Amino acid sequence: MLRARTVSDKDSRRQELLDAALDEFFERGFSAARMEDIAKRAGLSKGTLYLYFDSKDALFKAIIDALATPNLEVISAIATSAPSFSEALDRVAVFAPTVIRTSKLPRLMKVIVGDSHTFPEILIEYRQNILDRILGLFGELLSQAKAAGEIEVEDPYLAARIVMGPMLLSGLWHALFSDTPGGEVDLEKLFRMHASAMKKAFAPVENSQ
Amino acid sequence: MLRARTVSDKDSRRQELLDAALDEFFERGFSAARMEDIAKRAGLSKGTLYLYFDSKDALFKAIIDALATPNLEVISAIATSAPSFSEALDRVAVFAPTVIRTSKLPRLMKVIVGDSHTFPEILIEYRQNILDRILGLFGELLSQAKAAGEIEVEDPYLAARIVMGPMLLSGLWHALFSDTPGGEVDLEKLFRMHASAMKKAFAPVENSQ
DNA sequence: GACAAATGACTGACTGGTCAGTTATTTGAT
DNA sequence: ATCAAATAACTGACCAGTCAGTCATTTGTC
Repeated sequence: MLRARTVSDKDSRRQELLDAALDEFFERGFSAARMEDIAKRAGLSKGTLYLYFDSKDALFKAIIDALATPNLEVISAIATSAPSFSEALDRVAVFAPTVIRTSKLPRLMKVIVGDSHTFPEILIEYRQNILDRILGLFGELLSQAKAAGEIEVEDPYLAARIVMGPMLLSGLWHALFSDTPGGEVDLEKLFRMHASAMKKAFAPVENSQ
Repeated sequence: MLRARTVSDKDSRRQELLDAALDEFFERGFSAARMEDIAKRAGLSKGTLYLYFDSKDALFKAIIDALATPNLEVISAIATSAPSFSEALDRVAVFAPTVIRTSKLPRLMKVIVGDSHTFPEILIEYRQNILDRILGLFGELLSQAKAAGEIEVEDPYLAARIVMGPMLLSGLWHALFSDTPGGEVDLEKLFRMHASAMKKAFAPVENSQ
């Protein structure tokens, strides 16, 4: 393999290794994934992999660090920039199918769900820094919409779980089944329906009987 | 260990081993789980475990067989016995928290998501026999409610994913986080909100402008 | 009902293979 | 020529699966 001399050479090599590792962890699980296979997938040898990452554990943690934060930013941007709950749902309907189909997020989700037990501390950290924050974002959105009289909802932060449930289901489903016959889902249609269903679900009652 | 002589002795021993195996697979993942630990957890030795199951693979498959079908029956019974979509949602609100908290289903879900890659054929079978059937059940329910004029929905079988999303999220969340601080969720409240949200989400529009 | 023989449930040391991590050596850019 | 980058052979820990042997329980005989 050609040598990585410059800093940016090394950065991209590191990135290739992270990509290869996510692929292997996704396909075989943390325990069963082999360091040599990860290196091979990136076109390198096992020894070289160890020049970039101290251990299998460190590699796993690096994947999460490299993916979680940037993805959180994107989701956060979509959610917080919307002027209303209704508008936020429309944006989700537009972005969610692409994110689910093209980003690494669904595969990362599967890996974390499946291999979390190996690193309980990562799991807790991940929940607090990523999941709680995303749920909090939507909860906040719902809370503001409630305050503005746009929607009616008992507990906005619990309602966030109702709104996000179908996204998680679709993401995991895609990661697990999208390449098996009968596993395809019309995500565009699903999220269009989702947006309209959620708008109605939390719409204020015009005049109760 | 006391010896299991009668057939029913052996049946319950087999069940103890299945329980122990689910615990270990859940806590450590399929690859990392050790046959000796599974046996120990059931108060037996590794050799005895192999008297009951031919291999680690066979043990994994036996767990799924033993849990998937009975659980499907229960869910099916709840869904099909309800006279209306609205009534079905109320029943879900009553049963879901208990199922999530006390059944093995959430832990089984986590194990299957996490270790499916080891047995791709099991994953496909599980999707077809369990997931597709449950989604189909709810889809059918929505479809009938639509025909009866109880609800308004574009595609009942896609809508089933919107209804089930929060259940899956709650189940997985419970399996992963219920024992960590800040991971508790008020499931009763959540599913009460879920029922009312879903009723409104698919309620027919009285008179459109 | 006592006791020996037969059964089969149970055990744990052992084997063969796998793989994370290390290191001595080679390669190639400057 | 130098030196960092890359390699591949190596080591030691680990574990699925095996099997020779143990011993609790049942069975049959007196």
